[in-house]
Amino acid sequence: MGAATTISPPVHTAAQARIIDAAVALFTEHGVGGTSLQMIADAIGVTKAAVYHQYSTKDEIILAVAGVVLARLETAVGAAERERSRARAREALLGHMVDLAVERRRMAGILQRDPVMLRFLQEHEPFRRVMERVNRVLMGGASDPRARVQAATFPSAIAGTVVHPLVLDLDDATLHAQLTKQVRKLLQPR
Amino acid sequence: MGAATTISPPVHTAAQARIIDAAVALFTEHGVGGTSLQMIADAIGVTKAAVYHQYSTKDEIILAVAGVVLARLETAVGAAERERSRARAREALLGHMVDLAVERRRMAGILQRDPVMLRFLQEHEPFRRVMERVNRVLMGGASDPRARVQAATFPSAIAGTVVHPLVLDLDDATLHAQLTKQVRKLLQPR
DNA sequence: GTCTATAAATCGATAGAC
DNA sequence: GTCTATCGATTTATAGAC
Repeated sequence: MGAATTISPPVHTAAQARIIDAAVALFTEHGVGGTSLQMIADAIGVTKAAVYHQYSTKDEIILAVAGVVLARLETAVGAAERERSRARAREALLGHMVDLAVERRRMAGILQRDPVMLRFLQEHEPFRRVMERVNRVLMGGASDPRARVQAATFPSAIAGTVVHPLVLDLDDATLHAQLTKQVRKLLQPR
Repeated sequence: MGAATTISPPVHTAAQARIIDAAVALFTEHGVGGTSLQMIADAIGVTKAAVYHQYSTKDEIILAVAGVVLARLETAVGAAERERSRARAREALLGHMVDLAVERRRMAGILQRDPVMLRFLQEHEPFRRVMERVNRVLMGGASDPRARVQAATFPSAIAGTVVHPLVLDLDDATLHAQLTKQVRKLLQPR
């Protein structure tokens, strides 16, 4: 009943999973716009035609990469919306976002920072709807400049930090603990 | 005496300024890796060859775009380093970074988030040195995980926020005031 | 699922006229 | 400073064999 996943379900064959893994690594290094299907094929060790057999356009690959994280984000925002108060909802969502970003650092960096990916997601309705729900929860019921800037700061800080050179050699547990502390500071009334 | 600018000075002809402006807009929309010289030429209304007459490679255009902001960032970090204490130095630098990011939102977004630009700057020694100085000031004399994550959070939050869809229609003064408040929260000991 | 081969367009970059 | 014209390499994408 209800709450069906509107984001492409992360169900992949072995060949598709290899393509997605290679794409994430290349997107991180060269950006989505600077990554060709030839580069992906070379990274896996197959030809372009083999890649096209799995995903018939480059957009489908971008979609598949985004779907991995965004399906989980949709679940997280759904759970947050069911919390008893707006304050609890925001805290719960931020906790899930930190979990997700630390666990999949490179993907989080791509989804929140790559210009091509951002543009792609903005034009894709299911993704846009999820982001609107995320923003609504993060704004905590308000929509004034203060709430907007605050809501914008959370994902920016989270996604930017997990891929920052200064935290590259930190293990997940340490990064998670310290990042959580920083995000909590942003939650304070002043 | 000393403190000569090591970053390309922002001295441009009118033709060069047009190219840089068009490049910034296109880099924001399609990413550095997804922007071709043809696109830049079309945006200005000239041919590719005319663009090549100003900048003989695409890398020089990227460098010119980066130089505009980074020359000012170098000045800012130099001034911060002359403050009386590490705490004051950090506050001063963050103030300048917020100024710069709000004033040139799109450029800040590109410099801190575009994968190709980040990679390009990392391989460019003068820029890398400036970023090392910035990181040193932001870490405030420490180098433990707590200081690293904190230092990584500042630029991530600033650059990500100024280009976030939620703050697009906020005027500079409002954004500056609210962003300053958020950044101050991150500075708190807990 | 993977291959070879190819098409049509675009890429960064250069030469030379005006 | 801008143009036309062009180079060779690379791009997305398809056809068809195995």
